[in-house]
Amino acid sequence: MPDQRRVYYITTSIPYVNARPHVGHALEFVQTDAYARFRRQQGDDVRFLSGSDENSLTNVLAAEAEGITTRELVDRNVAYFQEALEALDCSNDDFIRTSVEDRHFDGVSKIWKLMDEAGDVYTRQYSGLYCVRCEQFYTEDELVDGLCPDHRIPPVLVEEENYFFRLSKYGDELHRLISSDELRIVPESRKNEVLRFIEQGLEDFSISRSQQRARGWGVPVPGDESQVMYVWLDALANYVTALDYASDGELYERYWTNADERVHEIGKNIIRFHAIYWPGMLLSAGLPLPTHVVVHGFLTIDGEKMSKSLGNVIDPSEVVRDYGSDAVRYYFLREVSPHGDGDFSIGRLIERYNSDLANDLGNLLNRSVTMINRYRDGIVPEPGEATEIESNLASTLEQSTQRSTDLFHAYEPQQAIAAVWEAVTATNTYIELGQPWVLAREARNGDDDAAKRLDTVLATLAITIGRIAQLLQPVIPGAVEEIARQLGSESVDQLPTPGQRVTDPTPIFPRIEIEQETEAASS
RNA sequence: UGCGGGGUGGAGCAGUGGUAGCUCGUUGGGCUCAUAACCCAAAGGUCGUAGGUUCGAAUCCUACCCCCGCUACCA
Repeated sequence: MPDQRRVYYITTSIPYVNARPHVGHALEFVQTDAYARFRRQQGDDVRFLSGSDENSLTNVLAAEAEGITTRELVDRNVAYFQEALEALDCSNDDFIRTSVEDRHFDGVSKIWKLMDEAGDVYTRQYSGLYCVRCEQFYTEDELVDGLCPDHRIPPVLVEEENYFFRLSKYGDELHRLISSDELRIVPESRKNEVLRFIEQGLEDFSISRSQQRARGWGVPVPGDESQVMYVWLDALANYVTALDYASDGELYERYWTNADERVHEIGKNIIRFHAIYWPGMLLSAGLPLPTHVVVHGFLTIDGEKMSKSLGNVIDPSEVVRDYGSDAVRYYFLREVSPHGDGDFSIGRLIERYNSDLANDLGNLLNRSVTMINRYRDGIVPEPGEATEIESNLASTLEQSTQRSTDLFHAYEPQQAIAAVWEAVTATNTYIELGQPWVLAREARNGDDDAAKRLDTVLATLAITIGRIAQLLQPVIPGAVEEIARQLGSESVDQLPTPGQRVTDPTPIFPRIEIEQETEAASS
């Protein structure tokens, strides 16, 4: 790793806020936050952005369905997303709202103009089969007997002059950038998927709608009041408009133009937009591309697809209220595969919490603090000479640190945490081998060597747990501060030192007793 | 239709050519500092099906079956 401070910019995708957030959003928030926290801890200059996609026609329709204005709907729902970020202890530096901020409107217009100046924007007649009830276009084969699959009415042929973006021009360049990893797509399988897609040939796509069809909701096309921009065009641009791109501000300079890494964390459904459309737009506008697109999968709930009709949509804020943000964060990062699909289940969350956080880590802290209190009046002793068991523990910890650091850099939090857990287990084993309770007994009977050994064991425990807490800071930022506090440290950044006083032991992750397990749920 | 992902002990997963691993659960033992927690050990899988390549395949090839996502111009 280089000595100089690396500049690291990372974003979540911006969800459209037609409804409340669900656990899928929470997964992305937590993953992104963990990467941001990890980089900060590594000493990087980090900026972490989240936001909301408010100009989507989906929002307009959702508002109509509720009988309120789009503005009312969006304002209300955005608050839920911001609450979720907060509840999950996310450390985003900024949150951009695409329907209300001048910096966004101005920035998007600026990009549009650059694309236009590059000769990549042109008008063309767009026609499609449009269901007036759904307010949506359908392709021939999506129709059922030539009728709208939802409303069973014949679609009308709508023709409209729209602006198009000459994406086709950039296929070769995009292919080169992605295959060479200049634009790195994580994981590899997603990269292959994108390359395969590009190889089929890219088509230009429409980047505007008539004002009428958009109900006047959206970002106006510069110089043509009759059109608003296609929502994806404006949504994608949030990643730079939030950095004051419109005014070529300092943030833009620092975190986009000159950043070492520009990372978008996204769900698998929007790869095409982030790996092709967005880079294509940037190429056209002559702006730097993202360096990484990191793709996560989708969550099911208890093995079933999330859906409103099934009524299994879970509000992440509620789960946090019931189990705490650290438990939820731990579940997402440890249980869910970071790039594949995963499942969310309260039962699994409780199992993970009990076995890993309560039994392994929480109990390790608790037994250690108890012994320091009982045998050394709560003062972390001065360690004596290390024996084989100390050096074995130290080397395990060293390996865990190295591996978890490498794995976090590689966007593999699940494996990174597993690596840390090797140290947790090794520390529990160390207690068995060191047998401090035996040493305490012998020391009480006047054995000075045993007393010295006991000092070493207890001091080693305090320091090792302090270091484990540091490794877990990106994952469970709240709990590690409590661990540090019980060890008598100011914060997790300060490792325990001899002479400091630990607190009374308090279970940091009380076990959750399963009261009513609904076995009947699986059929 | 095309593309991609997946099918591994009871559950959830890792593993891309050389004696099949991890976590949970189960069983037995140890310990008593601790949140009925911790430590050690054992049982448990012919790695979707059928062929093939190879000295040797979960891992490569072929066909097939099942599950999932995408198939872009309005999320």
